[in-house]
Amino acid sequence: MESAAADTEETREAILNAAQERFRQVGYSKTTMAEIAKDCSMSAANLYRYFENKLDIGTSLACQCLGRKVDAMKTVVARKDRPAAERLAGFIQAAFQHTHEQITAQPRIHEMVEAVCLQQQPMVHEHQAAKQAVLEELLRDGVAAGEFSVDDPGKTAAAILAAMTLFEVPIFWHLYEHQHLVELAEGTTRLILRGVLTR
Amino acid sequence: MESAAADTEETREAILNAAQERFRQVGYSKTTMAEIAKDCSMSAANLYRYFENKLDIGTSLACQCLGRKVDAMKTVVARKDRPAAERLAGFIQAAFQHTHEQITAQPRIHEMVEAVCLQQQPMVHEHQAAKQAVLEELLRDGVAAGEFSVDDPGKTAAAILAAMTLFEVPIFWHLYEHQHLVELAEGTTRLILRGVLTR
DNA sequence: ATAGTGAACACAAAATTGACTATTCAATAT
DNA sequence: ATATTGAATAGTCAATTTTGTGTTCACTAT
Repeated sequence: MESAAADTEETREAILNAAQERFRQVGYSKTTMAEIAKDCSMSAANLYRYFENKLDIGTSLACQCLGRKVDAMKTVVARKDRPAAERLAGFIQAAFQHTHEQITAQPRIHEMVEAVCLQQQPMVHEHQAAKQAVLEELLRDGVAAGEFSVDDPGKTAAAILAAMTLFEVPIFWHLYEHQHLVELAEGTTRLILRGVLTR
Repeated sequence: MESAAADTEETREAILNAAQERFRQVGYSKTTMAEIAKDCSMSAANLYRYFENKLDIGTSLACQCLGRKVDAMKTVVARKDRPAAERLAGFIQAAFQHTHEQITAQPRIHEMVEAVCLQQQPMVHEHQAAKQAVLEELLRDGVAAGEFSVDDPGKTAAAILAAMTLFEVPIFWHLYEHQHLVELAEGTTRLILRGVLTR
């Protein structure tokens, strides 16, 4: 019957919520399946009726997290009343800011996403492809509007994402001061814009 | 007297050569000071008359290594008979290729450089600054020749180096296929060139 | 049939131990 | 004086055991 399926979905949600709360507070690796189960008033064994394993729970949460990042970027790109150049700058800015907020406001969650990414390369590639698709659409918009001149939007989108690496990989956030990163991001944005704008 | 100082320098060289050979064959961490000393027919204790510690030996070698990389880039930039655009493309290509050869031909040495870099941030920043200076000079050349139009060569050089991160940090060399990286590098080079060329 | 459990198992993390190695220093040789 | 050493020290690394945790499964309840 329907309600059973709905219950299943509710239970999954409950598990994800409990897990997220634990992960936020003490981190992914130090949270046990028994703890998550207890928060849901069930046994650890029963979790495996809803998720394949612990990594599967982490992956679900990490996907949500990365999804929100792409959504933030999509929102910027979707403002079709704005010039494409402004939206491209916003796209880069959104990526930069999301990473920054993630690292400062939710370090444990960020750590979890990192851990999951290491073990779920396909998910990383999917996320990268999702960003690339959003960016590609923006580039085509810009070309259609005569703002941009770009031969191959796909390759160009990939190149732009590659150039943004420094601002998305956390190693460098601890290596450089934040102000320095902000300036680097501005400079990179200018460079990229000049690279795609019609001359 | 003079010869003493010369001997000191020679001894230092001998130690560095012995260390480099060991590091190349078995890696930095698995090479002992005793082994290096034995290769130089001296005791381990005596090494400390020529180097502060093991890391100091590694740092000297890593500096040489990074220096050669900058030299390769300088060589490309120095061909003043060539157009600046060509030299800029060559600059990026040289960085990419040097990293690739380092990883494939001298993995142990590369591993050593990595290890030293983690513990010698100042050295990393110096190396980064050296590359930036070379690039900055090239940009000024290009501006003087009317090929490039760049407001702030310093910031632009920093931005270009930031955009090249993906090709200089080894994490990604194992994450993506080599062919994919080559294509990304080409795309990024095009983007950067379009970003600095006079329009 | 579906949701759930406790106990067993296998694997991985943590703690312990022991061996090894970097580094120092007083003593020696040149 | 300067270069060198052997022996002592302190700290790191690797192998070991122990503990804890993820996962499975036969079984129970609804």
